[in-house]
Amino acid sequence: MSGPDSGVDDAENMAHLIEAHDARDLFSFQLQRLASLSSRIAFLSISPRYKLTVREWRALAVLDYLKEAPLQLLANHSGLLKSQMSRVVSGLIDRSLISRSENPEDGRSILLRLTGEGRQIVAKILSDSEHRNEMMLSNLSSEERSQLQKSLQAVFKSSITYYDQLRREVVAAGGDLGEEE
Amino acid sequence: MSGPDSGVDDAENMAHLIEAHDARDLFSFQLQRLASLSSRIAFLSISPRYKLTVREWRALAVLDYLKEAPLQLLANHSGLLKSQMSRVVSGLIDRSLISRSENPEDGRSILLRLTGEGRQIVAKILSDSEHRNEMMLSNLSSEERSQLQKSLQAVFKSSITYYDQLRREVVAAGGDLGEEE
DNA sequence: CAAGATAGTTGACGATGTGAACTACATAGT
DNA sequence: ACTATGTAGTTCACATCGTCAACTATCTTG
Repeated sequence: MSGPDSGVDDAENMAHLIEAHDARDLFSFQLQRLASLSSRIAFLSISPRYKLTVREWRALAVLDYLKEAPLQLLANHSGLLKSQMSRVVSGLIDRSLISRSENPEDGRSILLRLTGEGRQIVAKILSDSEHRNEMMLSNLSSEERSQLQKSLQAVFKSSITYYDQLRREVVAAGGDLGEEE
Repeated sequence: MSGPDSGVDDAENMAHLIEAHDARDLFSFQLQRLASLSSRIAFLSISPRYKLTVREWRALAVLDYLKEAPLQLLANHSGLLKSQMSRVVSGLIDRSLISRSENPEDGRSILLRLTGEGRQIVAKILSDSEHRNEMMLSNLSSEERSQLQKSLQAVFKSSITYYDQLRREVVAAGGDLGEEE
């Protein structure tokens, strides 16, 4: 339906037509494509200079604004599972970029912090990152930029809700993935 | 249960300065976080129902709009290496979702197409995907959605340019990644 | 205290990304 | 034509990532 022949890419009065006629029009497709590009860009800028993977950098950056946090919280903010974050963290501790101490309030949990060296590196990479983002966003006006970020946040919020719901459904329906139908 | 905590809201100190940077304000950060969430959502929706990985789904979706294509082209559009695509394709051929024929113009190359069954599945997943996107975007108005997609495309465009430039710089500077100092 | 949640660590395993080696065919230069 | 070089696709090997389950140590609560 709805010929893919004609020009599909004018967001004039197609405001309500987010539906896909082919996958190129899907938000998630575009998102994935851009994210993987952005990730390669980050890798190119960070890895040669600082010997950090993108995941490690993210963990440091998150810890930078959390100041002090248990592993779980750090994982949530970074978008990793706690099992992944556990490994990332132990690598960073080995390199003395973050430190761990016990949580006086809860013996199970640990408190993570940036070391002085860690803070220095974060500051440097953060300013590199601003530049990267500046390059990537160079086609947008400042209103468009702030609207974009606002939208991404909104989408993130509803996506989290949806994810949790989906997860419950899948678990309920199949037991383990790959049952049913 | 309740995997990644749903509340990433902060009771922390909010930065009032637009350039008081912490990583939360970085576009690339928000992008990565959302993309990884979106990817998990796609996996949960697609994998149990159709026994397809996200890559396989992407290959099918791309082939759906290319109609007929050699492996290399399919790989480019999907963002995979030809070696990866080769495996994906052979799995999909085994399951009769795509078919291959020889290219009369070039004996080395093969032409890939969706089979009838493949087309059916693509149609189904595509509509599932619309639903997924609908859920994810549910907090946005129509105008915001179309603005968002427009912006993502613009960002993609300038990012590609920047990526190519960066790549040349890195290659010129270090030879291979991880030199210098 | 026993039963049940939660924080973090580990191990296992499949999915992914990357590139090199190898085959078959294609094409340009002499 | 004949060799050299390039390209399409396949396969192999290896490193990293994503996911979950098992396990420990520690809270929390009846």
